[in-house]
Amino acid sequence: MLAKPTTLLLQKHLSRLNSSNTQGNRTTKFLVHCHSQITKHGRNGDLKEAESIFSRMPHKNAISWTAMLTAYYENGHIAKARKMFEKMPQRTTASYNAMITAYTRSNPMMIGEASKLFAEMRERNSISYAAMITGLARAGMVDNAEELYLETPVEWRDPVCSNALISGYLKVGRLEEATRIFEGMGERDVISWSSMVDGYCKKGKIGHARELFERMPERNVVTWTAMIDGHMKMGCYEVGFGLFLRMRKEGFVKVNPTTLTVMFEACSEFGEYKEGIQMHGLVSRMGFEFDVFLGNAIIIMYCRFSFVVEARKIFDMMNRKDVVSWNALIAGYVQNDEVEEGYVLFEKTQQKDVISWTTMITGFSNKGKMGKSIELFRMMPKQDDIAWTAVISGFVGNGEYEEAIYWFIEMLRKVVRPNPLTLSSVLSASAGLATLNQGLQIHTLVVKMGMEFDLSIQNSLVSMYTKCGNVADGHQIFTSINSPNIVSFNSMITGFAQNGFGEEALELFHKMLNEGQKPNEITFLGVLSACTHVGLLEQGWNYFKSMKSLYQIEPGPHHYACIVDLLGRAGFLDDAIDLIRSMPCEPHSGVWGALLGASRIHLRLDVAKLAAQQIFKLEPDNAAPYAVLSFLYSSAGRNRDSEQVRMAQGLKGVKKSAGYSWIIV
DNA sequence: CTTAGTACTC
Repeated sequence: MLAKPTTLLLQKHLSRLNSSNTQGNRTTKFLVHCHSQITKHGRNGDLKEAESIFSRMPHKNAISWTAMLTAYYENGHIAKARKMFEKMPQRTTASYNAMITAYTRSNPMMIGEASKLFAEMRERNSISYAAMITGLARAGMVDNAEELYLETPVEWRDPVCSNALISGYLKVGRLEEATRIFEGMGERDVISWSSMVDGYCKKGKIGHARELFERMPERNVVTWTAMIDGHMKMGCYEVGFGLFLRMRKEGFVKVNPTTLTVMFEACSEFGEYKEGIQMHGLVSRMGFEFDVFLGNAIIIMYCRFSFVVEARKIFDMMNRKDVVSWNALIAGYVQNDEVEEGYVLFEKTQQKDVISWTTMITGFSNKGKMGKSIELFRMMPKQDDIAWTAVISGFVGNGEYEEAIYWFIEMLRKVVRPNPLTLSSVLSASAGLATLNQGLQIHTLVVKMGMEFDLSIQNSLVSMYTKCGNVADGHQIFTSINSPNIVSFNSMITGFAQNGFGEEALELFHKMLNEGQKPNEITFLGVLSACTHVGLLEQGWNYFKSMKSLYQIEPGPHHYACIVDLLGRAGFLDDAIDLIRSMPCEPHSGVWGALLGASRIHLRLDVAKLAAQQIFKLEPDNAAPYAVLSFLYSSAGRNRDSEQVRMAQGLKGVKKSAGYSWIIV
């Protein structure tokens, strides 16, 4: 705006007055200088300097004290801020306002203290009301916030407060109330609109969000980012990525670190490594400094695609790291089979939380080092349900079911409340032990705790009952599941197959396919063993072939073991040997064990020798080859050879009971 | 010169 000539005259006049200065005016200038210096140093985080100026001031007024108070709370020193407020010689409306803000910003729970101050104020201005209303809204006391808003003298009502109310209502999930405020607003700014767009996204109402988004007069980077994130979180990856491109092309909006954080998160979730790399290139070109959120998102992305070295580079480049950064990289090492490397970081960092500890506990458990897991568990400052569960499922994962149950009982004795994952783990332990009695007790506990409709628990119950031989109860649980997932189907199919209900297993498999559920490698393990039980050679062979051709699943050694078992039992031993020879993966002892079993049924000494030879190599302590060989020799009337095999076994000290690891489940 | 101000992220 152009200054009017009269205004210019007035300014000249005033500056002449100022230059013919007095002592008092110099003092004022010095005070003003000190106040802005205190504020400046406070904002830079240099409290020492701010304090030094404050203490050296010969004359202080209310503004000096308020400036220092603000410097303290902005740097997280609420107690010192309070001391300032209590010690200051006189309090002004501004100092009250500052202290109210200090309370509400340092901790929403201190809203009570803020209210007390607000109540004792003799005079309030618009800032007092705005501070109090936003404080209440942030603390989740939105109704009180709105009440105060309505009490605010009309000439003070600040449109910013409406936005604070909207965000307050959205924070506690009251979308209707937020909409009511939004609709009632005379003038809405981009923040009002963006808040509503985000609110709809968070409620999963993407359509509504989109409607508002297209309708709003002006969008900025925050609006676009909220929309993109909303779509990503709902799994609409394509649309989200499209919005990102659209934002840059037609939105004329520059991305910010938050946008990129959202994009990296989406890459980890749905994308491919390629896209993550592209995003990383974008970040480098834009020359962003890694803020903590962005850096963490990139670390997580690289770890997700097993590029831990790249993740480490980002980590080392970050100026500021938080506990999420450390945990992300530790988890990256642990999940990519470098537990020791993760442990080095774990020992190095001062920033540890329950997640860091449980990540390490799980990491060592996965390596079979339960001793180390327990050691860490005992060392952690406070063992919560998640930590207990990590230990328990660690034992389950290592097949130490009794230990798992023992630790579960310990957990109950320490009065730590189990979560659904805990119960699911101990049910797996009961399934592993095939101890129905124990499983029943845990089932009772599940019901008592009201967790019987948790899907992972229901799945574990199906496994537990069927592994204990109680197919009927397992099936009953299965039919009670509202929307069974792949694990539910696998548990039931395997349960049927293991108990000799091959036809039921296959029937369920087809039902699963009809429902559009994609099978995985575990499904086929159940299906193939079902075929073995019923002796469906051709069908089993077709399923086996369909794994790769229809479902892009590469059969593993366990699948080969099943199909060798199937072929072998039907008498096609030579075909089975050909198949083993053609395997793309290394046949493990289970595959040879299946062949060995078949050679016993069909009295094929030659095949048994071949299989035994391989098993000797892979599992020298396995007694099964000795038993089968000696049986076949004696069946062929070669009692001397039979005796020799048994003697060889005795010399090597192999125990007879050692050998059922090759029995295919 | 001091005090209020809202939306997106790990």
